Amino acid sequence: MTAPDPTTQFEQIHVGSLVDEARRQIRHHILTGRLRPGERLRDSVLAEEMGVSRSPVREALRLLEQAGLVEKTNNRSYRIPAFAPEDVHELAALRAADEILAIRTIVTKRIPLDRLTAAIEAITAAGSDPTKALAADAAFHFEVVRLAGLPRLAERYERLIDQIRLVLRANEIETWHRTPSVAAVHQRLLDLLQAAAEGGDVTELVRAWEDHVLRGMAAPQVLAPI
Amino acid sequence: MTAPDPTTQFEQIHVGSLVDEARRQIRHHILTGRLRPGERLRDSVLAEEMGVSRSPVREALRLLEQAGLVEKTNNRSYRIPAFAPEDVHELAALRAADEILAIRTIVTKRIPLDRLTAAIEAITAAGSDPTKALAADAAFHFEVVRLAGLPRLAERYERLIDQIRLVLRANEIETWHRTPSVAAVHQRLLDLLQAAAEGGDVTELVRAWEDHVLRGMAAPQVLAPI
DNA sequence: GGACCGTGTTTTGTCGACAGTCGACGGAAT
DNA sequence: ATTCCGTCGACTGTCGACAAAACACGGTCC
Repeated sequence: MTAPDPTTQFEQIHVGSLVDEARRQIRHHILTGRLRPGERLRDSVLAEEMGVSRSPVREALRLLEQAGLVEKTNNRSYRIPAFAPEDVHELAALRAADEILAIRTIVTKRIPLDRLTAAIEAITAAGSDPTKALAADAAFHFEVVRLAGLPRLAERYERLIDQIRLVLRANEIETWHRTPSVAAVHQRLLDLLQAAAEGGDVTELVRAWEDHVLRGMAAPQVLAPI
Repeated sequence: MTAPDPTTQFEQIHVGSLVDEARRQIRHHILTGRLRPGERLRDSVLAEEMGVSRSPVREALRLLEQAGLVEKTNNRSYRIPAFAPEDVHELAALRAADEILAIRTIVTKRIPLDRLTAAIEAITAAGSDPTKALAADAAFHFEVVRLAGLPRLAERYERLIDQIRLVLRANEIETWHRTPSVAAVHQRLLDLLQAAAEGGDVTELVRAWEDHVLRGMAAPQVLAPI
């Protein structure tokens, strides 16, 4: 979290291929909304804009296709996908399944929960700033998944979160607005998790957690896709 | 399923890129064991062997990396990954999570189960041929996942199965050998699923299903990785 | 004798160019 | 006037070549 002082310590030299860099940039523009659903992505345009050849851009697009952030229309060009309401429900269900696997693993393996209290403090510190609060909220959930120590789970969860961010942005859904106190809600989840880890009721924990995830993504005002 | 008569009706011309074809071939060789864990994959060699340029092979390898069938070692060449025992457990847990989400969705949406009875008949027809029985077994589980009607779930489940096939083959694990009757076991799962769909106990179904998946992949003789 | 540096070779990353394919526009025939 | 066909432009898929990075080996210095 804390960056090392460049004057006394050398920074890690960023060694990344142009493919990684292109993917990072395209992903960023998709998730921040500069590229909107339905929009076409021409590799020649992207390549010229980034000042590189088409090859790395093509490979980056293929990776993003696997990640679900772009889709290929009838063997032709790439597009930002448009989402239907049932897609939102599916993504919510997948997210809930992954997080529940994470918490069950945490309970079974008796993994210490210190990092989660820190994550909740970050939520509290975010206050009422919606952007910060959303980031801290997501960080808490991601920390739970990472804590389980299952690398493949963390990987696919990350991809899932990307898709969810895209679908929420595409439909201009502002979740977490209706929740009274984000910190309190997550503190309760953490309490349940801790109780379960100490021999408490796992079933209750799972039900509360699933309810939290599904409710948080149950958006009444989901817009119809383009 | 039934192919159209070529004499009266034209077939669909197979339109596939060289990337798809290369990925298909490499994946096939990995899953059938011609390429073994730890082995290096040089794109120039593969390209020459398939008679194409390096570009499509490179993109195919990148896709397979995302799928978890190959891995890249310190910015250098690709290799078939070697698996540790905990990897097997993780893959089993992920598979169980996905299948449980599928059956819960099936129960909730009241999806008809006709295709599953057909899948069980296929298992019965396979008899004692281990290869056929394993294929029919996998087909049953995959049919369950597809039946849930969640395309992203089916997609990631397919990737998961690929990894599991690789890890089982790498460790030369022959599961399903110890089970007395594959057909009977799955018939019981289907009965529980049907009972749950008609208002029965979902908890019992979930527990039995998870037990089946985890037990089927609990291999006592998991070999240490290379 | 051991560790370090320099060189050579192999392999990968990137580029520019060519060819094939798809969609759109315009013209001709009924 | 409408429909069909032919042509054109644009984009994508693939290729061969070049440049750069990484490993392996041998030599040298301490």
